[in-house]
Amino acid sequence: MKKIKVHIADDHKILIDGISAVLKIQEDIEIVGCSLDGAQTIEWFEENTADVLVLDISMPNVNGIEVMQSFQKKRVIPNIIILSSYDEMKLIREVLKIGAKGFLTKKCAGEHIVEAIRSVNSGKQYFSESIQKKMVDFLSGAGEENNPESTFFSPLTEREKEVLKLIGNELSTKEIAEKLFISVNTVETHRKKLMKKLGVKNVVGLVIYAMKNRII
Amino acid sequence: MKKIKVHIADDHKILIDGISAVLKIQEDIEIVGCSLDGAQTIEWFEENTADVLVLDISMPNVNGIEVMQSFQKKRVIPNIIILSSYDEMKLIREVLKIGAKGFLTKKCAGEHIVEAIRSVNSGKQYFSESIQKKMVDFLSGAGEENNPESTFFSPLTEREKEVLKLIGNELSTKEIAEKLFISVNTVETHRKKLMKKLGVKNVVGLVIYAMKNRII
DNA sequence: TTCGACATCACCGTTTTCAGTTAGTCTAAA
DNA sequence: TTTAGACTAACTGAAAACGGTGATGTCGAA
Repeated sequence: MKKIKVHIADDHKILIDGISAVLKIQEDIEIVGCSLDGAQTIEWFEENTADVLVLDISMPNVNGIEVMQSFQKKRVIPNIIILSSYDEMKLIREVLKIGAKGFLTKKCAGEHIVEAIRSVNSGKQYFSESIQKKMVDFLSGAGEENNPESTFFSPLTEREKEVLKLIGNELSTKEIAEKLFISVNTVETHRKKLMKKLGVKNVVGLVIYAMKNRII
Repeated sequence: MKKIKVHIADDHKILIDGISAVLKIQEDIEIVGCSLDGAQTIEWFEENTADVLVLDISMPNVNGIEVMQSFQKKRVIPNIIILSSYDEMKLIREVLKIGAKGFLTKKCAGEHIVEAIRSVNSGKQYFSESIQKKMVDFLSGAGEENNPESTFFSPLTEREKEVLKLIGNELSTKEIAEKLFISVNTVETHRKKLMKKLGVKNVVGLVIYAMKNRII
C-alpha cells in the first residue's frame, strides 16, 4: 500500500516529535521529513517531495506564509495544512488565498491532524470546527473582524524589519536613529511606512505583529 | 510496578496529545490527567494527585506561575517541570524560586521530556542543555541578561490587567478612559504603575509582557 | 482601629509619537 | 533607458506618552 508522505514544519521540536508519535501509529501515513524553520522547509522541498506539508506560520527567519509564497513559483507543490497558534480571520483568508488546503489551530486534538492529512491527500479540504465557525460567522457578517485593510502578514523590507526589531527592544526613535547611523526623520518614515503596511494605528500594533511573526 | 503519574497542562491540545503519544510508549509512565489552562490545573489538583506536573507558563486566564503560586500553600505538591516557549533568564529564576524541579523549552526533543519526568520523580532536577548553558552564562557573567529589576511575571491587579488588555487593543489613553468611564489621568496612572511594576520603559514593553502572559 | 493596597483624580512640564507631504539618491528590473 | 521600489531626509503641527508628585476615599486585614 502506498503511504501518505508527510513533512512537518514547526520550530517547536517537541511538537514535531509529539505529532510524529501520533502519526506513526497510523498505517497509511509516513513521515518523510521535518524542519524547524521556514528556510529549512524551503531547502528540503528543493531536493525532496511530500504529499502533505503540515506547516506552522510563526517561525523564525522565514515564516510559514513566506514558505507558501516561495512554493507558488514551483510546479509541484504539496497539499498544505496550516497548523497555527493564531486563528484570526485575516490569517485564514491570507493562507487560503495562497493555496492552503487545510487549517487547524494548535488547540485542536491530535486525531484531527490525522483526519486533515487524509482529507487533503484525497483532494478534499479540511478545517477544524472552530475555524469553520469563524468562516461562517465572517461570511454571515456576525463576526467582529471585518477589517479588510489590515493584513496578518505583509512583506517587509530588510530595513523595515531591522527598525521593527529595534522598536521591539523598547528603543525610542532617537535611539534607533543613533544605532543605525541615520536621521531621526528617516526612522520616523520607516515607522510610518510600517504602520501603513500593517494597517495598525500605533506602535502597539507593530509590536503585536512583530511577536506573531517572530521578528521580536 | 508502580508507574510515574503525570499530569500535563498546556493550552495547546495538540501538544498534549503529542506528548501523551510519546509517553504512552514508556512502560514506567502513566498519564493521569491533563488540563488546558491554569484554572483547570488548580482545580484538578484539588481532587487528585500526580507525581509529576508538566506545566506550560503561557496559558490564558491563569498562567503557569500563578498555578505554582497556588501550590505553595498546599502540603503535597507535585514535582514540576516547566515546558515553556520562552527561556529568558528572568523566567528561569522566577520558576526556580517558587519550586520548579525542571525546565525544558519547547524546542527540545520529545525524548527529553521522558528523561525529565524520570529525573524529577527520583528527586533529581532536570534542565535541558540550552537552559543549562543559559544558567552557566548567567552565573559567569557572560550573559547579557543581567537586569535584576525586570521581572517576567508580576502580579497585576484586575484593573491593571483590564487597562493592559485595552492598550493591547491599540486604544489610546483617551479611548480607554472613555471605555472605562474614568478620567484620562487615572488611566495614565495605571499605565505608569504598569510600567514601573513590570520594569519596562514604554508601551512596547507592556505589550510584550501582555502577549507572553496571554493578557492579549 | 490603624495600616496598607487599590483605585481614583489632578497638575506640571518635557519628550515622543503620529499624520501629511515632499523630495533627493540609488539600484535593479522591464 | 525609463520606471519602480527602497532608503534616505526634512518640515510642520497636533496629539499622545512619559515622569514626577501629591491627594482623596474605600476596603479588608492585622
